[in-house]
Amino acid sequence: MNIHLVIKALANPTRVAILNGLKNPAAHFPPQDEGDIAVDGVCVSSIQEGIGLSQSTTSSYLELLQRAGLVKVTRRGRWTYYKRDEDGISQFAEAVKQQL
Amino acid sequence: MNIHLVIKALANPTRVAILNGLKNPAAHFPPQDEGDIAVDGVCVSSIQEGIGLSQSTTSSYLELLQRAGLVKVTRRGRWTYYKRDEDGISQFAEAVKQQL
DNA sequence: TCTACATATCGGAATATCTAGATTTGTCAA
DNA sequence: TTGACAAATCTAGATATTCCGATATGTAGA
Repeated sequence: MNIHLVIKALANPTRVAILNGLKNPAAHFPPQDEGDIAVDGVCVSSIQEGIGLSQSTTSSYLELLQRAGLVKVTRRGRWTYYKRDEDGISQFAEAVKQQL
Repeated sequence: MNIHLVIKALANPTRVAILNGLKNPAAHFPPQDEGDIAVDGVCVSSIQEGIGLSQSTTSSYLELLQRAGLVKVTRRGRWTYYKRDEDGISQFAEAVKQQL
């Protein structure tokens, strides 16, 4: 849990919007061809479309959120699915409460 | 409580170090000529010396922390004293826990 | 193998942040 | 009212972030 890495990831409103959208994926992102949005997570292109960013930016933002421990990734075939990492998020919230 | 403003303020390790140093000012900053360090807070020049920044940077970082609601300011004569705003800090910790 | 498609990586322009030195402002005391 | 000092503001160069388009990589099916 690198708290500084997490804070930098959260310092961008678009990345926070992605994290927020993933609370209720079906409501925020268009349906995807394969993979259950609730079980597997949301694929990059669906997040891209929902959030309105370029494909490259979407991909790197998601990697950044993942390195910060805020989302979890599952790769299957051509698709990469992202979902919130609730454990990581709680750990961060706790670290803020304890250390700040 | 502008959560984005707070996160941006915390996105800089030096500002976090200031906030952290203010938990125990007497241990982290040199004594000041006037004003009780525990009651009034710590003056800008003492923080500057303790943290090792230029005067101008110290002053603007403190203003930024104050606008974010993380520190409180008291001006008396030539001196400006800063201390942690524990209410603001708790509010932020709670907002992270609830909203993130 | 060839093609199509999802994602990742690269390169770069625009913008923001960091931080210092120089200058200005405000306050006190002589 | 002048001098000294604390803090704030201004200016600017170095570095980091934002975000895109172009290209590369990996996988599945024909």
